[in-house]
Amino acid sequence: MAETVRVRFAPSPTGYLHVGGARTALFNWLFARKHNGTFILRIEDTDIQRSSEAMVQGILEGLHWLRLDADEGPFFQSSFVDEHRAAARRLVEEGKAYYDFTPKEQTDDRTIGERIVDRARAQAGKERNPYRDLPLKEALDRIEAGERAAVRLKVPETGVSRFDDMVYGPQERDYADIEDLVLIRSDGHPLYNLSVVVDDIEMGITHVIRGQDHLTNTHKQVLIYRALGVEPPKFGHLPLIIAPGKEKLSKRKHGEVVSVTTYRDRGFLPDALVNFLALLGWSPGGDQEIMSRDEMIEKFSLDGINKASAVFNFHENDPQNWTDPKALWMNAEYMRAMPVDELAPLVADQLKKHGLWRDEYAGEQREWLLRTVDLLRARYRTTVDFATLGRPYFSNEFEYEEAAVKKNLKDERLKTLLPGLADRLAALNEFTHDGTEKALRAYSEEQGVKAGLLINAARTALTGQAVGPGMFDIMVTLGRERTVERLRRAVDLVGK
RNA sequence: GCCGCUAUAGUGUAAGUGGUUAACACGCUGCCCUCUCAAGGCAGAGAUUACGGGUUCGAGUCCCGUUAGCGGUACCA
Repeated sequence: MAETVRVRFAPSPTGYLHVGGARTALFNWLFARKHNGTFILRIEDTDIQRSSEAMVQGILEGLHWLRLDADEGPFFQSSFVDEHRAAARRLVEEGKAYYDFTPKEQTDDRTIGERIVDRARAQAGKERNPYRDLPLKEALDRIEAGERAAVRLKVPETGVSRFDDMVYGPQERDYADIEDLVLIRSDGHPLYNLSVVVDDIEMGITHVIRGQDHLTNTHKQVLIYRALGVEPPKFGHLPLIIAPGKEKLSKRKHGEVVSVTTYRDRGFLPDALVNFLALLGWSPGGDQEIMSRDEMIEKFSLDGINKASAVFNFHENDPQNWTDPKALWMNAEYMRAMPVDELAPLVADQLKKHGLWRDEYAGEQREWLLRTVDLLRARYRTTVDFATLGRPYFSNEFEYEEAAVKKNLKDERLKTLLPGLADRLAALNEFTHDGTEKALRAYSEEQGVKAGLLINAARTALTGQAVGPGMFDIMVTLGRERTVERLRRAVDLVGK
């Protein structure tokens, strides 16, 4: 029997859950489901200053909303620091790591990036660290005497590091290009590369699937595995998600639009977002793009992962396409395809949020709600649209769009036509789609005007808009009373 | 600076081991439907497969170079 697959998603709570993280989580989740494995969540909270409880909650909520809950965890890396230190101590004792007594570099006003470059330049062609070969006894004495030291890994001076990435293929890196990395800070704080490796070993992780930003550093981690006498897991790196123009995604600049909670709050369906994210960097091969979770699991394979980074094509200054148009399209597609009685509760949430909810919608008017949602959904893209664009259907207080009024209520004859139509409808026996249509067409013929004039005028009179469902569907949806009332009320707007 | 990764229409992706006019989806344009807008149906525009060399009878697919973007290079994660 093959070894059980164990994968993990290991975000650091220094920010909310963003689309990149969500996609990494998704691919891990899919891989676990595909191989009947276990999906583990580990919060990498070792950077205490930058981590926060609120961020942890945010990540948990985001994952839960996407229905990517972990099988095990959440575990917190900070609770394993003793293990991390113990591993480092062992490496020192075995001569695979050493104490570095070089005083910690002082921070200055340069940016981190500048400091890295300057340091790298200065370091070029230099010998390895002078403390590398300090006898252990001597080092221990100095520690004993109260001197502070960081622990560094001894990286071979010559040769090459290799590993086979499940996505990017064979990877090589000269040991000469890898400096002796710090495992434990001089204040005793374990650093990222050590912590992940120790935790992944501890948790029995078999496949590490993460962002490509870790690709070159993986060589360092492989070194740590080997030093610890453990065979490294398989690695698979995912292409990064970048901003339009192949710009890098910046938390500060693109914060809102890459945050998962934004999609929740703006009326996305979790399944639609997941489906969209799955296709960002992965393809099952065929032409099918809309996939259920089960289909996704069935088709998922690391072989189908693309190597080039994917542009997340949002448009910051275009309210119509505030996020990737394909994501919006996909969400609309999901809204149309799903059973109405599953969509309705989500619409209900939005109505409540916008103060448009009425308890009858859950009771005697439940059928009405379902029909109305069904009527509107073909032209909306998010559930929020029901409460904004759909407001006239749920409330008597709504705006008349200026352009719509200009276009459809311009004709002065409407001043008499609208009340006339209202009278006819008020007197109608059966206030049905066909009944209202017949009445309207008969009335327009009598008055010698085109039916279109009345129909379009009525649409704007009834909804304040120039676009929307078929006119007689709107009338039936609003009901006789509201229809008649709004038709009469609209007289004031004619010619405005 | 050094190291690495990547490069197919505006965007996301297809195109088994190199083999006819580079495919699909979104977006865009037009038409049909029609009381409007969507949805749906149909049609179309849009790619000398980043650029330059090479290997080959033949390259988007292999090799080299250039360029660009991104990543890493930290006592961050």
